[in-house]
Amino acid sequence: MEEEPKKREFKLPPLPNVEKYSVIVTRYAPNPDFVLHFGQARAIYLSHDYARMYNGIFILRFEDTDPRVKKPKIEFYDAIREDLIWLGCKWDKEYIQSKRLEIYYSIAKKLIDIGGAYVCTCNPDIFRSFIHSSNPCPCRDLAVEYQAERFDKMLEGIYEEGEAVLRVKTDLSHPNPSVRDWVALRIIDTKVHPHPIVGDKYHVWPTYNFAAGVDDHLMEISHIIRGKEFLVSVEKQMYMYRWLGWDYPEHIHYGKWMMIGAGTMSKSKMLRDIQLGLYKSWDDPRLPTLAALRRRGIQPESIHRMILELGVKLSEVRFSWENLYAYNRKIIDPIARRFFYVADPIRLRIKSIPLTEVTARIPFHPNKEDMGYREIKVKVKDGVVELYISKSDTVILATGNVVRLIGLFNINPISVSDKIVEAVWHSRSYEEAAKLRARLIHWVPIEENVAIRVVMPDASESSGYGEKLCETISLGEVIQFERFGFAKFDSKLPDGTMVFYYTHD
RNA sequence: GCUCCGGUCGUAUAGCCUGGUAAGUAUCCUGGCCUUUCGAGCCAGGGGUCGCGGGUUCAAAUCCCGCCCGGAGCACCA
Repeated sequence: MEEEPKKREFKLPPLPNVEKYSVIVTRYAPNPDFVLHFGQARAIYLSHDYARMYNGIFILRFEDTDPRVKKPKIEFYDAIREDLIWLGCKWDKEYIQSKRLEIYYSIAKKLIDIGGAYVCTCNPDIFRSFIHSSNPCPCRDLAVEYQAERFDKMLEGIYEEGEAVLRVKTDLSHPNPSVRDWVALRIIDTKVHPHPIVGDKYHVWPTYNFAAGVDDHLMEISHIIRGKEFLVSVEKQMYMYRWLGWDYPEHIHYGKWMMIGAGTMSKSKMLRDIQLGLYKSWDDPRLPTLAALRRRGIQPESIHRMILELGVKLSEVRFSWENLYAYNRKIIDPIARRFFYVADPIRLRIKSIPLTEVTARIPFHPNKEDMGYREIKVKVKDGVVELYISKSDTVILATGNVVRLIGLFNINPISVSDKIVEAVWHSRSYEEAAKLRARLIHWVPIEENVAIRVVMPDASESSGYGEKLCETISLGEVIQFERFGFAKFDSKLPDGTMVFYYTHD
């Protein structure tokens, strides 16, 4: 048997300059101010996969150095770890920046001593006017000893928030003003804004560029893979690296994911909307967080494939749910068991049935016989059977054409009202239905069933009854409710109602 | 103030660096198939003068120049 090499294998392109490093080390460095979202999976998978591809090391580093504006929360450290594990990306080492402040201080002192940094006490507006005209602010040229002294004063708490920062000396004529003498450390009043891990122990905090720059060197990161919003960071950090005589790691930047239509990939916006009560929590099905995707039954492998196929490019990509669904469907369709779920149920009464009992035998999967069959018994009383069907299917009955109840028998609709649909027996066999090109609808016995609720992607809820065998669905299992869609068993309410999260069609 | 990216079937994208086989994929639409999902699956078909103008070349979506439109990002956030 020959396999046509038709299906493309999505292998990662080789990393640049691997021969320069004895070990390939990558890192994923999130701020634990929120849970991970889909867009971040890109850096995670790429960093992780490359580390594995080269038998290297994958580091998880929490960048929690802003207790004020992007304040970390203790619950998100674990939530992020959980997300990473779910994605299948195990890390070899873990660091937390808030526990490394002394390290940053010592590097800062070194930088001051060699004349690469200075304490600036200018008010930001004054500083900006200097820097915009490429002129040094008065602080820049103070003696090194005096700088060191001023830095000690920063650490001692002599300065208040906003009164002093440590700046890295760069080229004052750099075309990008934001690069000129950027801020390495600043003061944050942790009495007012305590840090979730170290509380108010420190009030001098490194900025992203300083902390990440220092750590990438100290942790011997060989390849940095991150979003292109950090492109300018390379230029900034390069000045610090030059002062210290360090070599900057290889760096790869990719474009970010944009949401199509409504919704956002922005952590701060999501957080804000949750606080506003627009969303229940960070795993609200409307959000593109990994927690939400997980809850909905999206498989991590779907996300993985999508990312690998998109590769690494500087261009932005628009995130489409449809696209993700397509990948996910490919993975879950072959393994998801099928069940009947009648949403928004309405009674269907069929008369003149020439049988005393009917049993429907329906496969758990239409194309996989080895997954077995399920049997649903239906009682006939005096030639009458009552079932539940979905209200949305009454439009099919309303045409008056013969309809087949899947696996059961064929009926002739008589009347349709808001409360009940009346019909009479037509015939038994599927062949008969096929001959008549009858529409097929699903159903659930009226005596034996399970109450079910399904949380939809827009957070609305569908409710109705499922066939009795839904009770065999295990927690977390992704199944397909026929003619409804894929769903994941989420939880059980005290009254026995099974709650599902809708995955997709 | 500065920087980066994009404009390819209705939609989202690959291809562009290393010009040349029918511009690939997913979704979408249409039709068919399936001892039974016209809401899944499978198969077939439909659909693009590759933003505009010029240039280089035997040959350009691919290289060069100009133009138009759109998107993203940096500043004591990460």
